[in-house]
Amino acid sequence: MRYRVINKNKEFLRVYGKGKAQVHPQVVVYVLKNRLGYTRVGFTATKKVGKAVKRNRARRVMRAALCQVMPYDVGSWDVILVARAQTPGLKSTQLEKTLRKLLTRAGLLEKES
RNA sequence: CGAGUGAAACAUACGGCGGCGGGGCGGCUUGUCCGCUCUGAGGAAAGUCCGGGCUUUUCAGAAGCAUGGUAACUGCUAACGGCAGCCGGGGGUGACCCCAGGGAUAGUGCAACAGAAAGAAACCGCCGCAUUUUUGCGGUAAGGAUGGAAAGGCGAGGUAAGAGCUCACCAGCGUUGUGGUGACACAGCGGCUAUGUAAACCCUACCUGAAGCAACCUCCGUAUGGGGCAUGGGGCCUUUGGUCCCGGCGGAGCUUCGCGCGCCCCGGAGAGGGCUUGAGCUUGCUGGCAACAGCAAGUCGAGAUAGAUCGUCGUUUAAUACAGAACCCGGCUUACGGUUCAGUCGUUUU
RNA sequence: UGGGGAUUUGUGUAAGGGUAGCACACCAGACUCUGACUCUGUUUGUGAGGGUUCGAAUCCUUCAUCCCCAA
Repeated sequence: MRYRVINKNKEFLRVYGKGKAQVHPQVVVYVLKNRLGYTRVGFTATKKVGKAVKRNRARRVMRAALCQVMPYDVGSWDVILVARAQTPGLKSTQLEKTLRKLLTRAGLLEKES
């Protein structure tokens, strides 16, 4: 089992335009409901983050952190994580805390102790 | 010990747990699945500065012109602006390193300011003659001043004063001889020599069609998409023709039913190929100063498509720099970590 | 990923290898009781390194940054 992936530019633009954003210096999370019945995930790192090595690392860190925080299917949602300049320098354990906070605020995760 | 030079190999180790891309095998609940197993980034993958393969194109393959590029010589290479050796020049105490290094008597241009003068020169000065005694004519590149550069350098002879005018040595040019495949070096002789710039135009020799895998090829044919052509049916009239209407084809003329859409162009949601066995890599031998070539044996080492190598714990003195394949090779350039080896210089000790 | 272009003062732009200009802005002064307008003056620059040249914004080369084009 793994994440279903958003891979079309149209889909990204739809989520950016209509979805809700949760902003943090370490990462930005866009969330939007879909009608597919399952969860889709996208990871983005622009050229502002750095060159190829830094962008790849940013995507890896975001993917590893999301695996620890969110189960593979939480309902009909599209989720996009956008890396910021700090992201490639982080450990995934640091990013887990902020992701848990942001996803709870967005309503995808229930509050837990 | 310190400073510096050249070369080589390696470049996030090892183990546990979890996770990712690709191939193969197996399972059944046939799919966005599960299990096992093999494999999975670089020395620069980077910059895109050159050269090739490959593909398309209006065949450019032979010759010429234009444009752009290269530039000592000999070799190596598929080719190159690359590499090796060698020549010449330059830098460093040295190990060693650097050089777009053809032609300025083929021609044109430029050399600001300064300076008399920037090309075949007379401002001052020096000398001779004349003279109204402070000017005119002539000779002269030794001296002055300017400049990045001042008409081969320096010494002696010579002279009215001077001058390659003459001579020795040195530099440059031409020519002859010797050595070398050659660039060139050495020696002799000759006349006595017109600055720099060609990374200014240019001349000479050689090379060069253009674009790039988002190239290109194939499938599918969606909103029964848009346009054109062909052809058919019906009505009317001035009937070998004109005009209007209808339209995928067929049953049978509308409705309706069945089949599944005449040809060409545009549009293009999407899928696949191109895609990795190649001037390949490793080891040994032979030839060559070397670059490199040849032979033999062994070997297969990514192929993604929102784009795969990570997270965490432990061990060792410590796990770290620059940095991520995207069609593929050969170079160059730039970025960068510690390690090893071989030379050099300085200081100290023996 | 591939291809192309640009970089001159705070901003916009000129400049045949020979002192880097122009306009606006900023600052100072004058005019005014004060401000604006106007006038006068000053300051502020060739993206970085290396090379060719007597001398580079300009010529050559290696980098850096920014922009554009091609699904």
